[in-house]
Amino acid sequence: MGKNISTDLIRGHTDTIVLNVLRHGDSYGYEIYKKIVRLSGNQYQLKEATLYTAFRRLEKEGSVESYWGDETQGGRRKYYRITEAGLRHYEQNKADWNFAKDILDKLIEGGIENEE
Amino acid sequence: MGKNISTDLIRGHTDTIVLNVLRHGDSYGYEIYKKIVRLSGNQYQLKEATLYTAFRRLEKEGSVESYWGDETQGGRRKYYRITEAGLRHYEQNKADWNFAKDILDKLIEGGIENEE
DNA sequence: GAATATTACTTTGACAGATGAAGTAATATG
DNA sequence: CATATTACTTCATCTGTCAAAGTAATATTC
Repeated sequence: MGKNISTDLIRGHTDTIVLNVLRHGDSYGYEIYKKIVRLSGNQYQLKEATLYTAFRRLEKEGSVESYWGDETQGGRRKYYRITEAGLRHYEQNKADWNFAKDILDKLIEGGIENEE
Repeated sequence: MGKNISTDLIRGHTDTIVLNVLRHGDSYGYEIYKKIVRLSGNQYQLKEATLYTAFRRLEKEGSVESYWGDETQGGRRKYYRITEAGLRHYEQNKADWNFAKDILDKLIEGGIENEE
């Protein structure tokens, strides 16, 4: 499993990560969970409760819509679909991440030059 | 000021950011605060309460030590010095950040290939 | 010299996201 | 029949951030 990522380094990215999965097509909780584990190369294990918290949040803000699958056999599945608004949020969050990444690089590794 | 970084994108990095400043020499709260604002190119404004919370945390875990400056005039200043343990923590946190950054890039921008 | 701004440090309470834990329920496997 | 796996949900707790308020000194401006 390798080392795991600390909670705080992931915090705030869950919604974006879920939206990124849904960009590629409708999916349901358990499948999304597994896709994310796989996407991370098994380095990050999203917790179930975290995922469902994210669904609530995303649905409330209108980024995703849900509908029950019509499985005749097997457990019922609640599918999620990304909305137009969700796509816009995703793009915005991605841009924010790239922006923040640069600043964090400066803050974490950058030296301090005295400018006076 | 440009756009500002969301709290959650910074969360968990404050300690590392403070340690990075102290790597370059002892300093005190207000000065550290200003150095961080400058380091970010004025893109990120660390909040005072957040900084002092970080000091408590860092001192408790032995990453920094503090001592009062001997200013004869001007307000009293509490200086912070990074310890050996603090340096090790810094290096570890920096490595964690670079590790997490790669994974987050995959999770946020990566596509999903079906491997079956 | 009075008012205001700036430097400097501290505490308290509230908030939000992540998560452990527990629960429900169906199907699949051995 | 017992166990594992799939699948979804809720609740309580923890932690880092931060707004707000407070204390107190010096510097600046009117």
